[in-house]
Amino acid sequence: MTSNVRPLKKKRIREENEKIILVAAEKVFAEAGFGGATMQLIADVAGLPKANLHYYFPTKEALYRQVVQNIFDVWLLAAEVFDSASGPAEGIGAYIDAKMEISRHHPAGSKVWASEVMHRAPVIQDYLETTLVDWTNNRIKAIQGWVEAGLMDPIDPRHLLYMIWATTQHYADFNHQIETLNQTKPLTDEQWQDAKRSVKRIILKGIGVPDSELSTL
Amino acid sequence: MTSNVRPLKKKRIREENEKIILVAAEKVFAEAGFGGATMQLIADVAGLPKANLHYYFPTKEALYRQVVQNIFDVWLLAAEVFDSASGPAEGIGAYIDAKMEISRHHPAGSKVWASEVMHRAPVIQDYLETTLVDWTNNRIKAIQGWVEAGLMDPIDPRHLLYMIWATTQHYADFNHQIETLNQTKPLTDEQWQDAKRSVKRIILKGIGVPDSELSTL
DNA sequence: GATATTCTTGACCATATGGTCAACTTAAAA
DNA sequence: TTTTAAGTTGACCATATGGTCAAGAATATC
Repeated sequence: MTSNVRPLKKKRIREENEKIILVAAEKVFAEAGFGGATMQLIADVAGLPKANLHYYFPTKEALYRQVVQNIFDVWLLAAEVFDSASGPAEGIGAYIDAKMEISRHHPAGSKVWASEVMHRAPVIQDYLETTLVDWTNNRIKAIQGWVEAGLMDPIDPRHLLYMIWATTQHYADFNHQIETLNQTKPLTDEQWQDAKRSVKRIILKGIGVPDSELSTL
Repeated sequence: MTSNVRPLKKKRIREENEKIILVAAEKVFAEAGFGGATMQLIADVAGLPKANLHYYFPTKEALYRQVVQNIFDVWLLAAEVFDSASGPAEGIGAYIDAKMEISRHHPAGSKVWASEVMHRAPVIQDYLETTLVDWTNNRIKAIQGWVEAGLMDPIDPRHLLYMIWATTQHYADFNHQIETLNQTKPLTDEQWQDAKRSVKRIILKGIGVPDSELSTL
C-alpha cells in the first residue's frame, strides 16, 4: 500500500514495468515457446494492457531478445565459482551445485535458452560465437591445467563441459518429465540434495578425482 | 522415374504420402517449434499442397501428435540393448552408444521430444504416465540388481538414467551450440567417436565399473 | 464399360495476432 | 501555474494462419 502511495519517479516506473514485463515474458516464452507465446498473454500475466508492452519493447522479438540475454547473464554469473577453485573437486563440484540451484529456482530461463539454441539460435548467435566461445576456451584451459597437474584423468574438456551442462540443465528443461516419474510430485529438498550429490559423485569419480575428495559431498 | 510410372496402389499412395508428410513435419516442428511451425511450410517441404495435408491429418495437432509418437517408438527401440546385457559396462555402454547414434542421425526427433516435454507434455502426457513410467521402473530394477551383485557402486538409478538421457540427447538438442563451439562445423566421425568414448568412460567409471572393463571402450 | 471410392487441389473463410495510433493522464521542469 | 515530457490505453488495422469445400482426377470394383 505505502509503496503505491509513495510518489514514484519516472525512472522507477520504467525500471519496474520493464522488470514486470520481462518476468512475465520469460514465463510465457518458457511455457509456450516463442511462436506459441502471444503478446496478449504476456500482457495478461504482467497485468498490463498489451499496448503498454509495445511502449517499453517495440516488438515481440526485442522483448524475447532481452529475456534471452538476461538468462545468459545468469549462466555466466554462476560460472565464476569455477575460477577461484584450486582443483576439479572444488571447482567442478561448486559449478555443478550452482547450476543445479539455477535449474531448481530458475527453470523458465533455462527452458527459454534451450528453445533458443534448439532453433539454431536465431537471436543470440552472436553471443554464442563471442562470449560463449571465449568462456568455454578459458574453462578448457583451466581443466587442461588440472589434467597436467595430475589432479584428474586426461578427459576431453569439451565433452566434460557438455555433460555438466546437459545434466544440470536437464533438471530444469525436463522438470515436467522428472516430476511425472516422481509420482507427479516436485522433488523434495532431500531429493534435490540426492540429485546434486549423485551428479557430482558420478562426474567427479568419472574423471578420476580421488575417493578421498569425494567423501565431502 | 520408374517408381513414378509404375502404377501405385491406393494403399501405397496413402502410406507414402503419410511418410513424406511426417518427415517434413518432424523437420519443421524441430526447427520452429509447434507454435512457430505452419502447415503451409510443412506442405512446401513435403512438396504437397496444404489441403492435402489436411486430407491425411485432420488438424495440425493430429499431425504433431503422430510425429511425437513416432519419436517415442524410436526411443523405446534403442533401449532394448539394455535388457540383454549381463552387467552395467555392457548394458549401459550399449545404451549410450545407441542413444548417441540416434542423436547423430535423428536430431530433429529428439528436439521435438524435448520441446514437447519442456511445454509440460500437452500431447503425450498419457504416454509419460504409462509407458515411460513402466519402462523406467523396469530399468531401475535392472540397475538395482547390478548394484546388489556388486557390479557397480550403489548409485541412485534415477539420477543415473537422467544423466544418460540428458547427456546423449544434448548432442542432438544442442547440436547447434556444439557446432558453434567446434568452429561452426559439424562433428567429424572421429569427434563423434571421441564423444561416445568420453561419455561412456566418465559415466561407467563414475558408477564404479572396474578399470579393466573400461579398456575396451 | 459403368459405378463407386479415394485422392488432389485452388479458392475461400473466420479468426487470431503483432503492431499502430491518437487521445488522455500523470509527473517533471520552468 | 504553465509548459513539456513520459507513461497509459482502448480501438483499430493489415496480415498470416488453420481449416473448409466443392469440383475434378485417378484408381479400384463390379
